[in-house]
Amino acid sequence: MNAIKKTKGRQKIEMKRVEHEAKREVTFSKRKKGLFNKASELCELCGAEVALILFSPHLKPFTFGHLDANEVLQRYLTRRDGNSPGPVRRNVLHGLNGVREQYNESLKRLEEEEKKSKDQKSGPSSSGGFWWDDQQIENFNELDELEQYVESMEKLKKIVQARVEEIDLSGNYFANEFINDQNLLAQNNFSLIPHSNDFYGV
Amino acid sequence: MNAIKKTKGRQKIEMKRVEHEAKREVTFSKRKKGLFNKASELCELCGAEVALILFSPHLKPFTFGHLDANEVLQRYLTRRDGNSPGPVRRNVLHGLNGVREQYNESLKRLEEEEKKSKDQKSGPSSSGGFWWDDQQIENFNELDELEQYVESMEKLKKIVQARVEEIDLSGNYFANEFINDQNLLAQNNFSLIPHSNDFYGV
DNA sequence: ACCTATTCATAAGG
DNA sequence: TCCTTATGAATAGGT
Repeated sequence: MNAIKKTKGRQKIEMKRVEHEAKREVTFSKRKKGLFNKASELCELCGAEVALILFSPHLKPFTFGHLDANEVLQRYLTRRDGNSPGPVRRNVLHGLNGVREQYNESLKRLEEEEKKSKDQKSGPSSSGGFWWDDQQIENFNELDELEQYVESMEKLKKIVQARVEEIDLSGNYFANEFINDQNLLAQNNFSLIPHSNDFYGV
Repeated sequence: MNAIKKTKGRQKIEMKRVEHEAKREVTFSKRKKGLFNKASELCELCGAEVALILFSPHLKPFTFGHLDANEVLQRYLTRRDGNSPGPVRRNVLHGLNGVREQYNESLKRLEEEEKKSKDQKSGPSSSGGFWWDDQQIENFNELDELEQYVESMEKLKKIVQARVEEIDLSGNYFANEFINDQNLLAQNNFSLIPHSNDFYGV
């Protein structure tokens, strides 16, 4: 029988910075994929929620997020026992809607830019409750790092607001005050236009 | 030879919510550990940076963070070419210091509470550039969810500020404006007292 | 991007 | 939660 091995298989590596540039890039993308996958599995198996920002060695931000604001809104509207939301809750809704609109608008912009540069490969496909939107990150070289960074913060903020509302639903009486802060925060600090597209979500 | 197998080894599982409660808890903590480990390896191997918030099924927040504000300050002070920071940078420093003090204060408070309830097991130990502080999360049942949540946001904010300053160092001219926003944000929105201790960092 | 051999993560059970 | 074991899954190196 033939004992020739086609590859050496996975090799043990030292846990220190990979010095060779190209190798490091490869490792980064492989492990980024693995990390995001682990995160999504944790969500799915345990009902956990994850917010994750990852900055590549070249400062490119990637985010993984659980719970789209839309879905939280849905929950909010269905779980309430028929009464209209109180004033504070109304504010929360308003705040969330603003973020949502802003997000949709930027998504639209994004799609236009994508069409200009490449043909759509797979679009945001929803399967099993997840939606993925991880293609052609390289197209955004004309956007500067900071803009991408701000954008990832915008997404994280959205996740965070969703989370706050979730806690509010659980009846915690401190929540209202905090939500007001969150609204202020959303209105004053995330007005820059989001742009890039590396976002995973449930 | 004895062919009796002591265990069935790892079994393939379906990727859906684990219904049995205790089992789900076990899966969560195992996989949380795995996820954090993957995140730290990615940092170490590729020089990437990660900010991660994880909410357990019971809404308990866990965070993983890269770059302690202190370290960023260090970098800031050493990388500058001898000149004193400009006015904006001074503001940034001030903002960071505020957060830092707040964090230290809460850490001290935390330690006191820990002493009251349990004997210190391992404390924050620094090995290989990482510090871990993941023990006895269960002690915080008297703190309500929201407070813990706010605290995780506080930590994330710290990471974010560090990131902003990093970008500032790279000479991006948009950075200053954004940093002002960040300061406003830090001053107005994260005044609640952080408390819990499940924080990983580099 | 794909392939394979190997290391690593982890499900089940105690 | 911690330990063990056997197996599933992630991935380093090569193409």
